[in-house]
Amino acid sequence: MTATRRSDTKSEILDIAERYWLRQGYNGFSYQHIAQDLGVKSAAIHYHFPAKGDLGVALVERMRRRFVRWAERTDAEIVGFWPRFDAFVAIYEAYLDDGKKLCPSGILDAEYHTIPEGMQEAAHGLTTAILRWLTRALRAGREAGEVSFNGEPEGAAIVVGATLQGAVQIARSLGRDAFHTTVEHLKKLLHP
Amino acid sequence: MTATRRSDTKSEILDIAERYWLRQGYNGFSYQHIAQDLGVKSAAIHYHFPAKGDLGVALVERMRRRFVRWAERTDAEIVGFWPRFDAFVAIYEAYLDDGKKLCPSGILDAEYHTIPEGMQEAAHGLTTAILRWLTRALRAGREAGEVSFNGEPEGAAIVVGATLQGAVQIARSLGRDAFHTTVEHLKKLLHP
DNA sequence: GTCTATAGGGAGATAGAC
DNA sequence: GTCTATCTCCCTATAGAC
Repeated sequence: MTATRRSDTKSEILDIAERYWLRQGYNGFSYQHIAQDLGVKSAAIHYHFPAKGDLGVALVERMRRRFVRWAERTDAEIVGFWPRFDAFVAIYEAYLDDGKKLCPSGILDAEYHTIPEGMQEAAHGLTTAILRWLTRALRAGREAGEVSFNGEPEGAAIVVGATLQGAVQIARSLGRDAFHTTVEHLKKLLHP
Repeated sequence: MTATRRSDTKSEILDIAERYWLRQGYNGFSYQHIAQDLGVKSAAIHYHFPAKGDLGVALVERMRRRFVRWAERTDAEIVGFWPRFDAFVAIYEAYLDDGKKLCPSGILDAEYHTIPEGMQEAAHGLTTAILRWLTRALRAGREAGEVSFNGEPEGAAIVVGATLQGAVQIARSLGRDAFHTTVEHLKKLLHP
């Protein structure tokens, strides 16, 4: 019985932890929450992740890898700036609809001064990966005449990233509509 | 000696708590942190704010009152959309430069699911006050031909609010420049 | 890989003296 | 208004049995 599960207990822990993390923040859950959901004792979690910081770093790194894979697949399969933009927005929409989660960057930035150093570094890596993809997408989109903005694509990328990060947060108290309103207006601002 | 301080101990507590709050979040400080900075015992804080939730609500309400006063003063003293916009941005800039604080809305939204109910309601009030002012400023600015956007001013207001909220967060890991880049690009997007 | 047991600390909060 | 003392609970983490 245990054997069936043993091999991927580690990723099960990550799955459960990720749920709590994106909803309540890194400081908003404990090993006991995870252990209870998993049906084991909290001490058992320490076998897989000795310190909570190890779990935190693993969560962020997994997010980064997941995003990089998403970006590769999107670039390969989806053509045109606006379809790609919509696919990107859909990531945030999924967070919002799945229990009012936040995007990982938003959580990480908000708790920045209280998380372990390793997590801060991993957070930087995640943010950078996201902004790099956005920059590439915006640059290609402008060259194709699909999108309009002044200045460097790097700057426009931060605007898009910051706006979506803020929008998914504001939607927590103002509701889903606030998110969609923000996205619609952002799109209008970027249209040529 | 105590008499000199006694009358405004309550606001001293709020001042100290606010510093911790905007830097580390509501769950990132305790009565002991405040008590130590104030030179008293943590039990003494409970006299002024029986439960931590009372302190939390007081922090948010004070922020809202402060913003409303700021808005009245700004509307009376500063003329024109862009000067008002810059004054608004300066609020966030001050957060960033004063120890990489976040804007209160950003903290409140991020910790939304872990803060007391009273704080959630107060958070809603604060966000609403900010968006109402932005909406008024944007509407008047468009009527005067100073700013350009499509659709309702309410929607553009959320975009501006969300972008600044996100920008001040991203600046925690990417640095001050990321904030200013975002603001510059946002301004370009809104220029007629 | 999971268990029990437990250490050690910090949290929020209360009672009652001064 | 501030103190000491104390309670209770939960947290992270470790040691060692199974």
